[in-house]
Amino acid sequence: MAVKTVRTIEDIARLAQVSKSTVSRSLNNSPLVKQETKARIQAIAHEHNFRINAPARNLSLRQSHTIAFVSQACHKGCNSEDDLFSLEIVGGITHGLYALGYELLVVHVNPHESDWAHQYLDSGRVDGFILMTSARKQWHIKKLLEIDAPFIAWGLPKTDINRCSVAGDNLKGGALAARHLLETGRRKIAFLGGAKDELEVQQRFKGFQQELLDAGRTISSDLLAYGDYSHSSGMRAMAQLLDQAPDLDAVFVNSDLMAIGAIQTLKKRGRRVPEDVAVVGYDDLSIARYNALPLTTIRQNIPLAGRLLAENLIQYIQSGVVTHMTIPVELVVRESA
Amino acid sequence: MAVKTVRTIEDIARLAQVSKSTVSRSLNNSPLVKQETKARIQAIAHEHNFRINAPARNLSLRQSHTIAFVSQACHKGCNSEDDLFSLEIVGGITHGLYALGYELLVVHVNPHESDWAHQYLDSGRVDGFILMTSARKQWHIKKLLEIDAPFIAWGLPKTDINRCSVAGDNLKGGALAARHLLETGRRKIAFLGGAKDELEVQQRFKGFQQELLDAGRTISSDLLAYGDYSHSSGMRAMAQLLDQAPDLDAVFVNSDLMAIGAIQTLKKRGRRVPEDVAVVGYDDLSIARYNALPLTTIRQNIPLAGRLLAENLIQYIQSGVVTHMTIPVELVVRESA
DNA sequence: TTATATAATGCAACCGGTTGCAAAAATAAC
DNA sequence: GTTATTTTTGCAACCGGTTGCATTATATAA
Repeated sequence: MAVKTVRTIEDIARLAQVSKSTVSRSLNNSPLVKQETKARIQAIAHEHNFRINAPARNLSLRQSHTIAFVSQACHKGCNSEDDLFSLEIVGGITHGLYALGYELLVVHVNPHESDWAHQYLDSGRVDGFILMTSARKQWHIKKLLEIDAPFIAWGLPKTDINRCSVAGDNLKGGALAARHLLETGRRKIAFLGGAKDELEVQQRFKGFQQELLDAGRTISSDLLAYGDYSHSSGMRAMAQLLDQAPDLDAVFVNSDLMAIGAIQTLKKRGRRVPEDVAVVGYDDLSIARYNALPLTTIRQNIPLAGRLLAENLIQYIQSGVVTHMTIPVELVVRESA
Repeated sequence: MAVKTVRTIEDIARLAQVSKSTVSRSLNNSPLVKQETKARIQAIAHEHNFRINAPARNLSLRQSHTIAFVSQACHKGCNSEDDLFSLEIVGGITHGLYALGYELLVVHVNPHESDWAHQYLDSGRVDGFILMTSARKQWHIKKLLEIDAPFIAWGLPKTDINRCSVAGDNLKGGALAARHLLETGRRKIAFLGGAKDELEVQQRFKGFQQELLDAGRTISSDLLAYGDYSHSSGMRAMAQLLDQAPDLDAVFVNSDLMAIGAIQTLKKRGRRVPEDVAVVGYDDLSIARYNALPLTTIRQNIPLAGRLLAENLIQYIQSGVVTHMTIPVELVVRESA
């Protein structure tokens, strides 16, 4: 009943017999107001179920307390399958932001436009951006740097870029996959990467290679192929590998989706998985677990990644500190290897 | 260079030698301003790359132009797999909203709290809610109605509720599945539903049943089982069905995830799919397509659903019109049936 | 040409917060 | 008891838009 009467800090000021300023300061826990006044006002606010008006606050503070999650998932015919990873990370990000008093806005951008950053920043709609994988990520990063926009990127961008990033431990991921395949007695292990020019992929390869070298193996180029993280590219690249090295008995694939494609190609070519060919995927998306042949894969701690993306970006916005974080990976053994 | 100088409508007013009001009206395309003045001002704004300040606008208009996407995906240990459907729909929603000048905020709520609606509404952060599937949907809907919050729900809520909804054509979905199984010569067709008390599930059953009755078949209760949309519940319910009716030769499952679980149980029990038992899923999530045994399933047009959710909610907010929409479904034949 | 209706524009208040600075109250020092 | 400090509080301006109403410019009518 008395619900609709208390909507602004002015209402509370009236109730508490103090000024607007004092209420504002109390609610923001300013040291300028007397402890006991503060408590009294906070009690009143709480009692009347008061919620501060976000637009007013944002306007006054000249910040939105909102972060944009930049995804282009929808710009290839609204088909989000290639972006399951991004989708799964949203949960972690939301939580991290929420704990810091921030909100998450979903923004789908056209990969060939660069104007969106200005749009959202200049209008005071968001304070910063979280960039996930994207076809033209490097290009977007360049554009964002040009306009000096606060952002954080998933995956290691060029390290000379002075912005935050969070990435999986790709070196370790590659190594874990290789070690597991070695330990299970595989002799001819192939590498099916994502885009060859991506640092992420190169790191995974490096870790993979190192582990094999340490075990006294070498890697011939016919055991290498690359795709673009999509299901179909996994099928294609696997076919290529089989052509180049019909006797391979294991393959480390850079994404679960490609791994599933690869398995389909393997079956089509008469190989049994894992008996003839072992397959290790990457990411541990839900499709890995629910695949008819549950995937052995390298799990990235996606919720953690999301939280760190949130926290580090906010820290950057508030204090300018640039962090590069690497989150741990682990091997999840299921049935494909 | 001259970029930073023009940030407010006042700056533009100065440039155009008019008042703030005229600029505001021009940018909002008000008929009160002379056509040619309007054009001139819009040109100036465009030239200087002007973006209106969202918080200020929202404060002034007392609306946020933002909609909350309510999901609880993250409140059971940050495991989003059960909510792939929600995730896939986000794209469509974002697009629909964007076209109408609205934004999408991601909100994860604790399913046992009801306070969130007030939080977001009273603070002027959002203008309305989009409710996806949720463990306690009916309860949440009740709470939202109590505080008279604008929202739209996915799936048909009780029809006596005076709020918008968008739902799949569950009747038709059930019928399509049944017809396909009949046409492919199946004799003993089981129904593996989601939560038994959900209208959605009941509708699917109704369509399914009708089709079978039309074909002169009857459905015995040993061909019925229910789960909760999760993978494991699919396995469990399938086991139950096999116990009750070992000679069944087809099953219509209410979600792709459950269908995948069901297939695993079938294989474990020595049934071949689709030779011995045909399986039809529901939703056509990406896991259906990429499953090792690609799923025959009932596809809901998810992007369309998203767009309609957006459009109808905004319409409701702006004009109070309550719509109930049903989006078409189609059968996608792959390999499981 | 003057009176009158109509179209364009500007003024100023308001949306609901935050905050620098001055005033008032409480405390400490003399 | 008075003055100097230190705490608390309040005033009023500002954030950047929107909009009712008054005002001015233009068009139409007399």
